[in-house]
Amino acid sequence: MLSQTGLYALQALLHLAVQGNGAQVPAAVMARELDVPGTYLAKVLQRLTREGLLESTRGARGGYRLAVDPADITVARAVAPFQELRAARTCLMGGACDLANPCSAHARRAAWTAAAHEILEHTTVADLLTGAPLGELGGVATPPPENPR
Amino acid sequence: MLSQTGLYALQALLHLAVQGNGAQVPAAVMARELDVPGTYLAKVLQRLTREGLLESTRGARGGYRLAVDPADITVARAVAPFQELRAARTCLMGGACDLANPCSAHARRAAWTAAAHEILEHTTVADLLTGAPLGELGGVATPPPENPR
DNA sequence: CCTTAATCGGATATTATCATCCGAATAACC
DNA sequence: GGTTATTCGGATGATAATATCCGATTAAGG
Repeated sequence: MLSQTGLYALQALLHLAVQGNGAQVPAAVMARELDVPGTYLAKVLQRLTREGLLESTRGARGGYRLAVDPADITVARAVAPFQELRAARTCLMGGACDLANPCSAHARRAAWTAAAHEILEHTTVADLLTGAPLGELGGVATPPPENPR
Repeated sequence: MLSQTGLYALQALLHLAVQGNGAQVPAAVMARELDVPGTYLAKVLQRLTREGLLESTRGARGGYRLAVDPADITVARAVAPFQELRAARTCLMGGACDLANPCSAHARRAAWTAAAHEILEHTTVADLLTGAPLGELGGVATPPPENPR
């Protein structure tokens, strides 16, 4: 769902948010702590800055800090500069399929779409930090013990 | 979630399954009906054949047909030759995170993982054809009116 | 000043994905 | 047996995603 680059962006924002209070962190330090390629992360951070999500100071003692309240940064907004978030447009059945005339795979796909939408559009960086409960979505009954490290 | 190539594979299998009864279809015909690049689909079909999911006959009147019961082909199995289906391994928080010590983003991620797992591992080509109801997952309450064409 | 620690921006390399081309083999049909 | 329709396999090309490199700029600290 998230591209590698989009994931980097999200992790960087979370990393800044978790230390709270306008903390300023150099790209190299962040790269080390997140264990991601440093030169590449630098590019991602630059882009987030142009996007207005981060602010930067150059020179010694410089670094990046959040420019926006974590509660206002949805996952979608965080990764948007780096990937298309197009809702799947091709029907699995390869034919015509809409709400009025759903294909037989429609219900299954919709369940996935709903979960994805919940994370992308309704989950903010602040939510991820605090572990806020899911929205009004109702939620999936006790998810199987997967293990996202 | 599905790569373009994986989607082609799934569509091809569905297309064969829907006509039922060991129907045999040339690659070119399938490409036209599914509206996908013909020369590329040919490669996908060849690979599915090596994988044992399809059987082929050469020459005039040849084509591809299913080699396995649609009820035995999960989505995961259909697309596995074409993409890694690694469960997300990186914690969003970039740190340590397991069931005993879940990060604050864990619950949200798990909901998505569950939906994806339901489709990939528990949904078969036959299920997609018949529109069989979701498994014991419980399901997400009335999904938002998305429109996967 | 000079050194050091950073971001910034452009160019380039690497890799994976998606796609096309072509010649060879194979089978049906006349 | 020749023609035609088809799969097969390898080589090649195109594009996007991922990653690295380098020189320029900027600011802090002695």
